[in-house]
Amino acid sequence: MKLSEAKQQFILNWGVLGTQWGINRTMAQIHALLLVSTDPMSADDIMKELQISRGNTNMNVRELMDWGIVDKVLKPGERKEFFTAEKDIWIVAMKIIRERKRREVEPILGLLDQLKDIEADKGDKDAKQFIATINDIQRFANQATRAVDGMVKMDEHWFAGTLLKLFK
Amino acid sequence: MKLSEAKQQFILNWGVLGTQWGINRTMAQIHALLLVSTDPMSADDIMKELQISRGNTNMNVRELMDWGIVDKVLKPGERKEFFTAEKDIWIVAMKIIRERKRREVEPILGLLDQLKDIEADKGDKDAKQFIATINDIQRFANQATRAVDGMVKMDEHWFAGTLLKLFK
DNA sequence: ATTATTTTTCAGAATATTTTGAAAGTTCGA
DNA sequence: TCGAACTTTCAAAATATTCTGAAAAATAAT
Repeated sequence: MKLSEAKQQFILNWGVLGTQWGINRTMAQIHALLLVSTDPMSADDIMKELQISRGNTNMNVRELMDWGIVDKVLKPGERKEFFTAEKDIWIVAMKIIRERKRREVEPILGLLDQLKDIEADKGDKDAKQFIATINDIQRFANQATRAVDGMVKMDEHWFAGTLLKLFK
Repeated sequence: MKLSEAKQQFILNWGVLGTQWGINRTMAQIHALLLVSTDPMSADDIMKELQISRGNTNMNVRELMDWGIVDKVLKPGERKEFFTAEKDIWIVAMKIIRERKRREVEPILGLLDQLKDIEADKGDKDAKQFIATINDIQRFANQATRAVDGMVKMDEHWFAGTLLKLFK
């Protein structure tokens, strides 16, 4: 297989994976494209490569920057803006996980607290079960958070390993 | 807040959360409904509660059964089928994670292996970087898998704790 | 200040996903 | 074997999401 073909495949499949996890196809594809590109790319480069419109490119690049996994880069003497992706997959993953937690999980956890405040007799079996379920979800969320924090620590190991490679 | 209102809120918000993670709204809502219901529910019960069609109900209940987080229950003397959700959130979470891995992540990991097989000179910088990126993703996937397996072990702790509560 | 270049916005178009509902299929008791 | 009760299927409709492209806004060079 040729390199260009392999990159193409990677980008396409990364897009599908993104879709399945609630991330829009183009955003995932742009991310994949920048991940496998050695040099920063301009909006025009991205448009051409992925065959998408300027508006679409702009929106999704900005969204990727909001997630902190793509950065704007300026080249001396060039008017255009260029973009580059964070290449360390660990950092990418951690940023995505944390951002999703912040945006999507935390709001619902706040709500759950409110939902436990129910008008019901002490003996009400239904109410008890409901509260127990909510409690379990909250406990689970806490455990998962701790697990992720644990992974962030593993991050340092990884990073150390990556650094080592540079000196080989 | 009243119990019925709290359940309603829970179901609605669980549906939104599902959507954001690539799970369809109705599926998440049915799951939430069964999670907070003490007794098994029939298709008619679900239709009425969530105001959805029979076909929609049927499809999504079956999908939930495929995921292994909803079970069919038969009541003696009743023709209808009833459904009930796995109530232990840990088990639910583990089943979802494993299923998503199996369905969505593993296929792409298989592909990645193929993509590393590139025709290129040994010195080709672009090809090297591409392969390095793929390797990093694979390494990350392995680490994540191990982390999840670690969480499954925590599962036993949790389960022990839940059992304990029963004897209090 | 004017003009050329680039970025951003957003209404409407295109596409993708979900839902409905009625018909076909299944199951089971009489 | 028949028919009532229930479940499944799936084409078409409804809905939701994403994408386009041209106009407006911003930016920088002359």
